[in-house]
Amino acid sequence: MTFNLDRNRGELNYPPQPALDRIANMGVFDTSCEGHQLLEKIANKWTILIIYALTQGKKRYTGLKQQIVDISPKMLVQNLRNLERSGLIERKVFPSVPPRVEYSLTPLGESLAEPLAVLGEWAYQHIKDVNLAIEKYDNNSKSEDFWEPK
Amino acid sequence: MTFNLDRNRGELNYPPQPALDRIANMGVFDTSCEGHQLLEKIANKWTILIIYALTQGKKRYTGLKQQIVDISPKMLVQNLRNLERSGLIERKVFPSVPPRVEYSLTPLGESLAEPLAVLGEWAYQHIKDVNLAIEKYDNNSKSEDFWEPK
DNA sequence: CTGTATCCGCTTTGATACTG
DNA sequence: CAGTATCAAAGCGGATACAG
Repeated sequence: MTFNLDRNRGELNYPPQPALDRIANMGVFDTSCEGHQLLEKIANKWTILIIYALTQGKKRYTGLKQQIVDISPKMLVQNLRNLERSGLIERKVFPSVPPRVEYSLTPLGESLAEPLAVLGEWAYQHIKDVNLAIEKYDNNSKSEDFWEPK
Repeated sequence: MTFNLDRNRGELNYPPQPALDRIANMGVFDTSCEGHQLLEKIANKWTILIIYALTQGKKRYTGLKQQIVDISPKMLVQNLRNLERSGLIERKVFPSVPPRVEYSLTPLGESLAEPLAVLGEWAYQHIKDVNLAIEKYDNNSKSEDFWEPK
């Protein structure tokens, strides 16, 4: 898939989007390409929480499980393995009794922290706007139902 | 959930993460909070593609459907409605025959373009690293299977 | 043209119990 | 402690067919 890049920005007067321009033809926004698939992997719920937790430093399995509330052992391990496989985190096993496993970010994983933070920051800054919009939208639909003329 | 913010960054010598520090206590990384739920909504596959398509300007239903290959009418409408409800896009209906509907980003939607672009850029820049890591990881598991001594 | 409605399979996820 | 195994539940998502 390729995007046609003609921009009919007519009455929409918004500021230029340098980053968007830069990646316009990278294909990251094409579902079928590797870039987008990577994007989907890292943009998931647990990944974000795990990466963030590990930016605080290396952690052990139980530490992560406690910090990330409501994650089941299955999901935790599954995501840890995926992240390890993708080279974003490192898994260090100490053959002791009881066993001890330490997880930490690789440099690659660290490089992802900032972009994720940017996204998180956007979310935090705009929760109210979004909630307001939702409320408005829902009220409108409701009044339509009630006031349908005759 | 609150994160304890002691950082035992010991041997991990990575650069400071200003953005992370800023959002450390915002709670965006807590699954149960509004911020994180918003994050999950916008980080999904189709949302990203739709937002991106609309940064090119307003588009009609069919235009979006053609640009975003392999999206079913169901998913397209579903996501358009969600984005409209959240105040990220605007839906303008022209009561003509045949019907005409134009979708465009709201200012709020536009503000999301840049963060998404940053994430996309990261993905594009690191596909090779990740693929390399995956290959390495998979090879290691394989050789372990074969060479298990006696 | 711009959707809506329905069915249905398949993956994802959750809960829980168990093991080295 | 650090997982694995198993089963069931839920929800996405695709493929139509059709309507205003």
